Amino acid sequence: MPKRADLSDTFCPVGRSAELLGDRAVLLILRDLFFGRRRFEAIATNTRLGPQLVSARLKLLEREGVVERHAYQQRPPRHEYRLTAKGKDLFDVLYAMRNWAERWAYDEGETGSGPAVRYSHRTCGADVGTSTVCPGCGELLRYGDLKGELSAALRAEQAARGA
Amino acid sequence: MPKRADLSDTFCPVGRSAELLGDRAVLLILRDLFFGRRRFEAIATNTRLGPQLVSARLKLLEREGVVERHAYQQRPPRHEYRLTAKGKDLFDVLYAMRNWAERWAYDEGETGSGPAVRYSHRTCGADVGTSTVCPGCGELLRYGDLKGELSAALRAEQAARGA
DNA sequence: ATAGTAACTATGATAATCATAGTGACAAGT
DNA sequence: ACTTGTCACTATGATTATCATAGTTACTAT
Repeated sequence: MPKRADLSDTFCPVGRSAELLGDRAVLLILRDLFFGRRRFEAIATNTRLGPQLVSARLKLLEREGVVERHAYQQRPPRHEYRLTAKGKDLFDVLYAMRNWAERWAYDEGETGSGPAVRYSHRTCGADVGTSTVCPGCGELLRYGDLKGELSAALRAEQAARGA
Repeated sequence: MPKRADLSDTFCPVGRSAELLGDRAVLLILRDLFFGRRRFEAIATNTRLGPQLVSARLKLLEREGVVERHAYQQRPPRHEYRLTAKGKDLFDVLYAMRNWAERWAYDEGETGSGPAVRYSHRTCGADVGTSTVCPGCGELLRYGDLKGELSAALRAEQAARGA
């Protein structure tokens, strides 16, 4: 980013969030982390972001307490990135972004018949559509409650990236 | 932005949202629009973004169908910007960002005793805290349901910017 | 010895942002 | 009539982030 205004000291909560989330790379990395991609290369490949951007943003996310580095082997040293509680609590934001896009960002029939990613509620099995609350059981949807099924179009796209 | 990867054709819904929302200026402008600031100068002053950035982003938001320009007088020509239905539907995203920041982005006692912005549910009067669903009546919170009360610290900050 | 994998760092071209100043159209005050 | 003020921008130049590509380090596997 260019020499940008610092928002971390504003008292506006949206401003504070925007300081971290108002960045494409951060959002894409968070998305991948929520989808279970924990390794540097997997994230870099799927997001197409370039290693130095991924590196810089993971450092930032670590500094902000949103992700943690965990070594998963010693020799050679390898580690993975995991969402912390503060990171997992961003679920609502990412899920709201997903819902909005499913409602507004696709042309008619672009992803076949259904949504780009179909989510069902683990506890009751209902298709959640683009709701915040489960249409089947009325429960508020939270991190871990959903099982996603990618559309054929999205699966093909990820495969083409080697992800 | 620098020559950045285009995400508008990805099939991932978070990617599509990130194309628009992964930008600090866009988020700040949307926040101001949700708060009822509709005029160019008011937005530029409050966000401190600089007129060419505000101009560029409002054009983008208009192109994306998120805001509409309305003339509010003819001579001299003056207009204001309003959220469309597609724009208002971003409420969940901004509100989730607000909730996350209220929970994680402030130091102890930084805003006095309460949150940076206290919201209460118009229909039942309950303080909604940082919930998605009203803790008083159990209703899902939507655009227009909330009445916000800025903390003294945030009011002072906005006044200092001349907003 | 060579190839492969994971997690990066380095480099240079390109492009977006910031701060500052300026423009055009008009309204109000002196 | 002239200056000042407001609103909604546009223009300019310096700064800085991003992108693509290549290279590095430290191992493992064949």
